Amino acid sequence: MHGPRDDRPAADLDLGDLVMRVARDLRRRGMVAFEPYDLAPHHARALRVLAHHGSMRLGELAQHLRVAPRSVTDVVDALEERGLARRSPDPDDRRAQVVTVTDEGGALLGRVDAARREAAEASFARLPAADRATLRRILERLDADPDPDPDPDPDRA
Amino acid sequence: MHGPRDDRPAADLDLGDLVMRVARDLRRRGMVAFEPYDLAPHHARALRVLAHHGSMRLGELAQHLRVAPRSVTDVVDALEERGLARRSPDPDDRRAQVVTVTDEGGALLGRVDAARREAAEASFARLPAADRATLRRILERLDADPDPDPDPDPDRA
DNA sequence: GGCTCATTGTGAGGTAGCCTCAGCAATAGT
DNA sequence: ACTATTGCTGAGGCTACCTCACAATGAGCC
Repeated sequence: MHGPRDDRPAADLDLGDLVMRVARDLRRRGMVAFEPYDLAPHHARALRVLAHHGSMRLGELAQHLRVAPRSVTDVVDALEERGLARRSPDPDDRRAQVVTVTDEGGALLGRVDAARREAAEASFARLPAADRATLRRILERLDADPDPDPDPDPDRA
Repeated sequence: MHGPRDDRPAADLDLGDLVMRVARDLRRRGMVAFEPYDLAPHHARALRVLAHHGSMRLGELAQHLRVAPRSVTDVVDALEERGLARRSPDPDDRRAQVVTVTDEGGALLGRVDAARREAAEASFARLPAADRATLRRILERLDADPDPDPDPDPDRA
C-alpha cells in the first residue's frame, strides 16, 4: 500500500467535523498542559468564570458554562475538594448556594492561565495574528446565538 | 420564569475555549440531527472515511480518525452490528482485518450526510459565505499539522 | 527449523464529562 | 394557606475516549 503519508486530513471533512477535530486536539493538548496543576480544563474554566464575574449561584454558573445544572454540582464539588472554591449560602435565598473562588483558587488560576495561554499559543501560533483575530470573531458569532431551533431551551416557557 | 440572567457568552473565553464551546454545541445539534438515523456522529465519520478512501485496516482507520486503535474496535463493532460495515480478513496479513462499507452503509451514509449537511448549514448559516470559507481555511491549517511536539504520532512513519 | 521481537486487533477495566429523573427544601403567586 | 416553581443534589446512565495485557501472526536472524 502506498503512503501512510497520504494523510490528507480534512479532505473529507466539513466544517462541523473540522471544528470537532480541532477541539479534540486542543483538549488533548490542554490536558497535558494542565497536568502539573492537576486541574481539568473544565474546572479551570469554571474557576475563570467565577474569578471574572465574582461569586455566583450554581445555576448561574451552569448557564455560563452552558451545561446542565446538575453537571455543575460535580464541578464545584471537585473545586471545593481541592480548596479552590467554596460554597456558601445565598443570603437572599436559602435554597441557593453561592460559589466563591478562594485565594488559593485565584492563585492557582493565575498559574494555570499562564500555562494555558502558552499551550494555546503553541496550538494557534501557526496562525498569523490576523487569522487568530478572524477566528475569534467568527467563533464568537457562532457561539453567540443558539440558533432559532425547535427546542432550544426546555426550561424556557 | 424565563431566564433572569442574560448569558453573556464568550466574554471571558479565549480561542481554545471558544472552539470547545462551539464543538459542544455542534455535537448536541448533530446528535439531534442524526437521531432519526440512529447513528452517532463519530460512526458516521468513520463510515465516511471508509467510503471515501475505500476499505482499510482498523489501525489505519484509527489513524484517519485520530483516535487510539482500541477505540476503533468499538466503532467498527457498532457499525458491523447495524450491518453498515463488515470486517474481513486482510489477505496480506492474517493478523489484520479490513473494514468495508456495506451497500446498506453506503446508502445510509448518503441519507445521513444530507441531514448532516443540513444541520451544519443551520449552524453555520448565520455566517456569510466568506466567513465560512475563511473558517474552513483556518481550521484546516490548525488541523493539518499536529504541531512540532514531542510525540504527535508514534506510529506515523 | 527454532528464537526473538514487533505489530494487529481485542478483552478488561478505567476516566471525564455530560445527561435525565426523582426528590427535598425553600420561595413566589394566588 | 396551598400550590407551583425554583435551586440543588443523589442515583444512575451514556458516550467516547484511554491504557494495559495478551493471543495470534509476521519478520528477521542464527
